[in-house]
Amino acid sequence: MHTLSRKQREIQQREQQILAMARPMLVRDGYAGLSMDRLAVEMEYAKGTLYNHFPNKEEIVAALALESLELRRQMFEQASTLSDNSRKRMMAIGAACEKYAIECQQHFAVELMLRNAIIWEKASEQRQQLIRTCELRAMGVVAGVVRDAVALGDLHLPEMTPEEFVFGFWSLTFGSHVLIASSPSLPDIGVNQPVRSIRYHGWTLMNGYGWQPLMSFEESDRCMHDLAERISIGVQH
Amino acid sequence: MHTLSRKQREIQQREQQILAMARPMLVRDGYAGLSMDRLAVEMEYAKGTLYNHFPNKEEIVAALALESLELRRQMFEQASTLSDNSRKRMMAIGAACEKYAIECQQHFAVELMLRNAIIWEKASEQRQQLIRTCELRAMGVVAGVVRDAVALGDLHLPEMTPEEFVFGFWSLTFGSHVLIASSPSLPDIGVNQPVRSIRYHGWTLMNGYGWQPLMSFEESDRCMHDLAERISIGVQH
DNA sequence: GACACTTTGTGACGCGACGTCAATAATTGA
DNA sequence: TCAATTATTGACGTCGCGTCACAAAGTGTC
Repeated sequence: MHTLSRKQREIQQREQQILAMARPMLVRDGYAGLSMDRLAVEMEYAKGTLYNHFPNKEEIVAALALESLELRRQMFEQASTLSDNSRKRMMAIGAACEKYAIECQQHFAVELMLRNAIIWEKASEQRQQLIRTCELRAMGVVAGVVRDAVALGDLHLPEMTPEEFVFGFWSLTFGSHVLIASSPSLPDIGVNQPVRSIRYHGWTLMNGYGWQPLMSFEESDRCMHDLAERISIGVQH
Repeated sequence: MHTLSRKQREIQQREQQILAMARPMLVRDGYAGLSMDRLAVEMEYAKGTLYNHFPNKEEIVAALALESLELRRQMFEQASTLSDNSRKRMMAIGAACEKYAIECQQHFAVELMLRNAIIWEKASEQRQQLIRTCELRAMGVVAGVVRDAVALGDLHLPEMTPEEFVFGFWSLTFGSHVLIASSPSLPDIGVNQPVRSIRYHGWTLMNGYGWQPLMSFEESDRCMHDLAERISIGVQH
């Protein structure tokens, strides 16, 4: 009984160890560069043992992506509590997106891999469900901020669900950071300050919807900066 | 001399034939599913012959992506000529983005592959240059519309280059279509009409910048629809 | 402590994919 | 016609994924 639980704990821990070992390989060498053989060698276990924990390589990547997604969700949740002002709450989430994409580049990159059909489809149904749930919760946090803003009268939604409203900001920040991360040289095409320009677009978009309280871009920018500093990057358990 | 040129023409043609054969495989089976062995078999040439034309698999993918990018650029150029009204010219480009991402899904998907570091880095310097040039030209078309709008007094740019201004709209449409294409079920998260909602966000963003002439969303939506119909999907030579 | 039984670990193997290269065939020019 | 150049071929080396028959370790009972 005692040894049994020790053995079982050992096995459970190993799952985390595998992921901890795989993450840097995945980040450094990309999806194709993550090799089950090398991973097994570095873990000092046989390949078969890895396959006792994960049915295939994609499942490992999906597990890592879920961890990253969890981190982002955490950051969103924290960000949503940093102000009473509804508009600033939304800005805080924007700041979280920025911080995640820039300071947690690796996590952003790993999360992005899930959007590859091959990886998504080979992941287990169960893991897919966990991921969907996590994404749903992240969306819930942001949509909640929007709902609160509407309830407070700070924002009037046109014929659109709060989620569709959020979708616009999501596309804006997501799209920009994908472009930033994958366009070797935006400056060469004339985009010198991509991050600042996206802040400006976000600010303008909020103005376009008349989200109260209005504020100058300078104030908004300063505010984003302060909010970003107050968002902590959660620790993986 | 006569036979020489015939042989040479045959070889040049073959490059196109390879690409024409590779595209459906790439679209159907994804990057990993495109196999040089199978491609060689289907072409009824030996694998070595393929490698006389393309130094590696990535170069084939990059060549296909360049074709797709060219198509998009063409569509942008045509779109930019469909109206005299500066705001509608920008809307036409938005319509082109929509049409490209939805009706030319395969092209959009192939173009997206270029954003994978592994593919980009293994492509030849020369092909990279062609791609960069094409992207630059596409950006030039859109930035040109913005510059014209400013010159006409329809739009006042804040402290931002036209390219940075475009970058916002680019992020919005690009991001949304990546999300649409790769999120199995946006409706499950409450996003029921993603395309329409992005049109609305785009409209709001333009309003936020005070882009003249202002118009109701209904009119704008109708206009986008009409413009989209007038954009033709270019033919690959 | 011995013994049957279950769980866990192992790595050689099959398969398929990429890219190479020495040998072969075709083409060219004189 | 024939040598020289160019194009084509496909077997081969290497690597990676995932499997599976076998070995080892752990577990519970007498």
